[in-house]
Amino acid sequence: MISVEEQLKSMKQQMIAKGYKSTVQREATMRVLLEHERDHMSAEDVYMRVKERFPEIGLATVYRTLELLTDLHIVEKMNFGDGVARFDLRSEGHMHMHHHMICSICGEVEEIQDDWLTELEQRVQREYGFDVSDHRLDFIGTFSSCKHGDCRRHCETAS
Amino acid sequence: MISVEEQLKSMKQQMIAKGYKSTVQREATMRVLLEHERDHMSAEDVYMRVKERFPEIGLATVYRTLELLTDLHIVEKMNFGDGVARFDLRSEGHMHMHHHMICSICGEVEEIQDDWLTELEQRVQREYGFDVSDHRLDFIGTFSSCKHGDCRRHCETAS
DNA sequence: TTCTTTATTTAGAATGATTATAATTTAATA
DNA sequence: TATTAAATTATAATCATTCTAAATAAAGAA
Repeated sequence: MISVEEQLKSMKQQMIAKGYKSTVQREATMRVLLEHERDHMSAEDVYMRVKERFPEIGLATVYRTLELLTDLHIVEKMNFGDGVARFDLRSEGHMHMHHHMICSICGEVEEIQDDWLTELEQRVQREYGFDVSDHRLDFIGTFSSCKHGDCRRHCETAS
Repeated sequence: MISVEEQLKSMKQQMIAKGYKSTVQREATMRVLLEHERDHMSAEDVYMRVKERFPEIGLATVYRTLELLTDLHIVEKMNFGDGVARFDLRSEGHMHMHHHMICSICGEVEEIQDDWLTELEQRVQREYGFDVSDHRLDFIGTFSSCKHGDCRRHCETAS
């Protein structure tokens, strides 16, 4: 487990290495991402959290930073069909190696921290000559707890 | 293979059965969808095609019709992360049984007309108590033809 | 067929997410 | 420290989508 400071340092190095500058706004944004590793935050969510510590930051800057971090493959940009892009840090090693379960009842997004697709990716390569660099696998359905009214675990944020 | 007229009739019946009305605008929209079964059209695309034959139709109507057809499970609403929702008819029987290959070079979306996920869906059920009703599987990568400069097959619409 | 009710359509305004712009500020480096 | 290019800010613009109010049309009743 690498400390927040070390991860931050590594991210900054990646930026500098590619010719981008390290700024306080970018650092503040990265800090928020590090503290919410698997929260699937929207740009607006990130913006509000960064603003708590750095109130003068602009929304556009957060958008630009998230875009940059996405280009650098430091964050992963996702969208679950609700019209908002969501962002998460890619933990080292597991670039895109996880899937999502999206609950139709409460909207909760839970992760499957695993990569179940290596075999299928080979099949795509074999059968279609398509060279896979990334994938997205989302399951839509319901948690049994939600279906049985006992939604506490997954539905705390339901509207 | 069912004829366009028969499919149209069946869709109208489904509408009526659920208490919705059958209108010329809805029919025109469904016709366009039937003629572009696997084109992954955006609402705007559909609108422009419908407008050719029914110039007085409004964009909002097309949106509303697509939403209605999605609710009725007649069309499938997808999004590939480019900020536009895309729509296709669900062919009978194959509700959600296909996957996508999205080319990073030309942006072309090609389908895998198969369902490779039944086994994984069982696993999600078993390991997470999550009851899957639908899924989405997209592979991002490159077609070998595109990679070798010979992009004719997949890249005709590239920008 | 005509009437009545209610859903639907239209046109345009409104919204919400995201991106672009122009002026100002800041980081990196000479 | 001075220079230069990149980044930030604030705001306007854009794009996809949804809402609104008034007008119209479909389905069923009389």
